[in-house]
Amino acid sequence: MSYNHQEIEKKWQERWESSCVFQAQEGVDKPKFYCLIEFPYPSGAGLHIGHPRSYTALDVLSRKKRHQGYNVLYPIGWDAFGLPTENYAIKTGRKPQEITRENTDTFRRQLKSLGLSFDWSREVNTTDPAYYKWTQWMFLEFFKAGLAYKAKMAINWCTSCKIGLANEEVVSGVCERCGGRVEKRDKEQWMIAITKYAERLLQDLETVDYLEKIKTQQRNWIGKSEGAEIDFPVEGMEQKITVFTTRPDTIFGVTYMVVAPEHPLVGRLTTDFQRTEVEQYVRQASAKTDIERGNEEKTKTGVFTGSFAINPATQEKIPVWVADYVLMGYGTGAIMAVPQHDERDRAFAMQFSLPIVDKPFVSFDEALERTGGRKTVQYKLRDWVFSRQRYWGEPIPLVQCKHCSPETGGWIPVPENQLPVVLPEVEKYEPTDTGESPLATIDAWVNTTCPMCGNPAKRETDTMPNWAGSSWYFLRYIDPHNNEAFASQEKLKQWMPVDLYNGGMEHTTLHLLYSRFWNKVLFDRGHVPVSEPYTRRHSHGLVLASDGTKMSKSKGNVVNPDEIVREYGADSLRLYILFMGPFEEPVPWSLNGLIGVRRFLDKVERYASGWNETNAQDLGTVIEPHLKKVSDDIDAFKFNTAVSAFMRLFNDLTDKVMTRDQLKRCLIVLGPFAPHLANECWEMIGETGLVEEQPWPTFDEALLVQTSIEMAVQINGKARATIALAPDADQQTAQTIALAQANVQKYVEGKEIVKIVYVPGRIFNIVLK
RNA sequence: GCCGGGAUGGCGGAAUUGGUAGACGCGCAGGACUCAAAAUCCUGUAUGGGCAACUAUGUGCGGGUUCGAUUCCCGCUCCCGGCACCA
Repeated sequence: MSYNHQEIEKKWQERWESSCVFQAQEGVDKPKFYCLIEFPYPSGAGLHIGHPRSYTALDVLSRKKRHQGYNVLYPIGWDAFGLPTENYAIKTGRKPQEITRENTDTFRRQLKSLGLSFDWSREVNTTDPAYYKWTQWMFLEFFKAGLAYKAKMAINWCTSCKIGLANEEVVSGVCERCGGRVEKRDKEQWMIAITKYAERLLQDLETVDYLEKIKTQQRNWIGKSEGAEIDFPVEGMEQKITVFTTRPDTIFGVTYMVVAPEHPLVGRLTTDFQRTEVEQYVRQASAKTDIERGNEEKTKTGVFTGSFAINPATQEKIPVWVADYVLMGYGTGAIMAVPQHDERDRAFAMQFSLPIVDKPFVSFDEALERTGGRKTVQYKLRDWVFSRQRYWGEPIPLVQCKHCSPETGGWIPVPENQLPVVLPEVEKYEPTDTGESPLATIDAWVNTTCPMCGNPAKRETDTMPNWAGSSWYFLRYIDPHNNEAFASQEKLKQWMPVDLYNGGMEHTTLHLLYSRFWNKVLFDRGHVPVSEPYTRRHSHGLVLASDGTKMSKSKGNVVNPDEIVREYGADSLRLYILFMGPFEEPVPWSLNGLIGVRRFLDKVERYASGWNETNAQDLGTVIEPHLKKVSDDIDAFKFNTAVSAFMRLFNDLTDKVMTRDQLKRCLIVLGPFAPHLANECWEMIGETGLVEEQPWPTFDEALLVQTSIEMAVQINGKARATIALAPDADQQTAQTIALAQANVQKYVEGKEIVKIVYVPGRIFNIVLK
C-alpha cells in the first residue's frame, strides 16, 4: 500500500465538515433530490458491515446528483427506542438514555469515518423529547381521527421479553427479537386501524416506482380477496351463521359447515348431547399456540356441534362442526365446506367421513341470487397492535378520566401545549409480571389531572412500539429544528416526496407499510402535501460472512468496519462494498476482494502523483467510453460494473499520459466512489477547491462512437474468425473481409453458402450446406 | 403447499430488444526489477487434445424454437428469501 489513507481521509473529512458542502440548501433555485436510507438502530455492537452497503450506494448517487446541480437532501439519524437498549439497561443497571448516547456517538464516529456525504446538521433522534413530542402529537391525530382505539384482544405474548408483540414481530411462532416462546394472552391494547387504509395502501402501489418484488410482497401482505358473505339458517335457532367465501359458485357442493372454536355462536350451536365434547375441544384449541396449530397441519381436528344448518341454495340439511382449521381472525370465522373443491375441506371430510359430492358450479351472480349472498372484500392485513408494556418507548399521551368522554372509554388526549409527555426517570426497567409497563409503578407520574374537567385522572402507562418514531422520520429531516410543527408546510412542499428510498427487504411488510399508512393519515388531515411518501423504493442484499451464512455475534464471524477503515481506508471499503456483487443480491464478504480495490486505488494515486502535463496526449476516445459507462451505471444501480469500468480505464492508461482536462474529468467521476483519494489527487495535480464543487462531465458523442470494432465471423453459428471493420459497414464490405479470412475459407471451400446473416456491429454468420 | 429470486472457471462475479461466454477483481503459474524480500510491472490462466495454428466440449438437468440460446418456450432438480389451514 503506497498512500497514507489515514492521513488523507482525516484531512478531507475535516475539509468537508468546515465547508458544509453536503448540507441541503433552502430557498435555492435548483431541482431537489431527496435521497433516503433507513436510519440505523444504534445497537451496542456498533456499525455492522452491512450498513455501509446501502449508505455508500446512495452516497454515490447523492454525490453524483450534487455534481449535476441538484439540491440534495441526504440525511441521517437514529431510530433509538427499542428493546435491545432497554434489555441492556436492565442487565447493567444503567439508564437507556445514557446507553443510547454512547451508542449514537459510536455510530456517528463510524459513519463519519466512511466519508459519507450526510447532512449532519439535520441529525434526528427518535428518543429526543423534541422529536417524540411530534410522534405523540401524531398519535393524537390518529386518536382524533378515530383510528386509535383500545381493545381487549388475544395478543402474542413473548414469555421471555414479557411484552405483547404485533403479528409482524412473531416469526415462525417465536419472538422475532429474542427467539422466546410466544403464547396467546388477552390484554387491553391500543390498536391502530390500518385496515381502514388497506384498499388505498394496495391501490396506490400503482402510483409509485418500487421494485416489483417489493410491491408483490406488500400486495400479498395486504392479502385482498373478493368474495361474498352468505347467511346459513340454523335449525331451531334464530341467528344465522354468516360465512365468507371466495367461491360462492361452489355452493351446490357444500356438505357441512365449520365455525372457529372462538366463534361467538359456538355455545348456542352446541346441543346438550355434544356439550362436554365441544367444550373440551374449545378449551384445548385455545390453549394451543399458533405454532402448535401449525405443526398439526396434516391431521385436522374438530368436533360436531350437534346442530344442522340449511344450505340456502338447496335447502339441504348440513352438519355444523367446530374446528381450529377455521380461524376467527379472518373472514367471519365460519366457512361453508366444499370438500370436492377445497383441499382442506376434503382432508377434514375424509378424516371425519363427511360426504364429498361432485356438483356442477353455477355462476358467481347466480349463486348470490340463490343464497341472498352479498359481495364483500376481505383483507389479511390486521389492525396494528400499538401498545408496548415497556419503558423505552414514547409514552402514549392519553389520560383516563372517570368523568369525561365515556364514548372513548374516558381517554382524553394530553393537550398539545403539554406535549411532550416526557419519559420519567425510573429506578428499574424490568417489565412487571402483571404485564404492565414499568411506568405503572411511578405513582407520581401516573396520577395526574384530567385536562378537561381537572379531576384526578390516570395516565396511560403503555408506550409506543419502535415502529412509531420510524414511521415519520423522513418528515422531520425536512425541518429538524422546528419547535412549532413537526415541519413547516412550506418546507414539506419543497422536499416531499422522498425521491429515492433504499432499505432492506425485511422491512417491506413492517416499516414500509406502516410509514406509507402513517403518511396517508397525515395527508388526509392536511398535514403533509403528498399521499405517498416515497416515489421510488429500492432494496439492497445482505452482506454475508465469507462462508455464505449470516454474520452473527454468536458465530464470531462479524466484520468490524473500524478495522477495515484503519487497515485499508474508507475509500477501499466503499469501493469494495460496491464492487463485491450486484447491489440487490446477497454477497459474501471477502478480504481478498478488498485487496484488489486497494491496489486499484494505489494505482490511481501513483498515476496522479507521476502525472506530468508536458507529456500529455489526447486520450479522449480511450477515456470517455469508460467514464460514460461509470456515469450510466450509477443511475442503473450497477455499482459493481461501474467500479470495474474504472479499473479497465486505468489498466488502459498505465503507460499513457492524459491531458489535465481529462485527468480532472476522471477524478470528478471517481469522486463519488473514492472521495478522499479523488480530492487528494485533485490537489496533487495543482487544482484548488473541492472535487465536490465541480460539475459532472457531459460526454461528447463523437468520442463515444468507435470507428472500428472487432466482429466475430461465424460459420453455422460457430465463431471461426474475428474481423475489424466499421460498425456501420455494408454487407458487401463485411462479406469481402470475412471471406478473405484463412480460417473462414477453410470451411467455405467446396461448400454451398445457403444464407448470410449480417447484423452490423454485431455478427457476421455464414450458413453452409 | 403458494409467491418471489437464483444456479456461469479454483473463488466473487460480467455479458439479455438472442449475436465471439467468462469483462473486472481475487487466487494460481512463469518472468522482469532486487544481494534478497516486500511493493510494482509484464505474460499466461474454463476443460480435454495439440509445440502451435487450431480443434472438441462447456453457463444446474432433459427437451424445443432459431443461422445463432447463459438469454426465449416446455418439463424437472437444487438453493435462497417471504407467506403459510386466510376459506
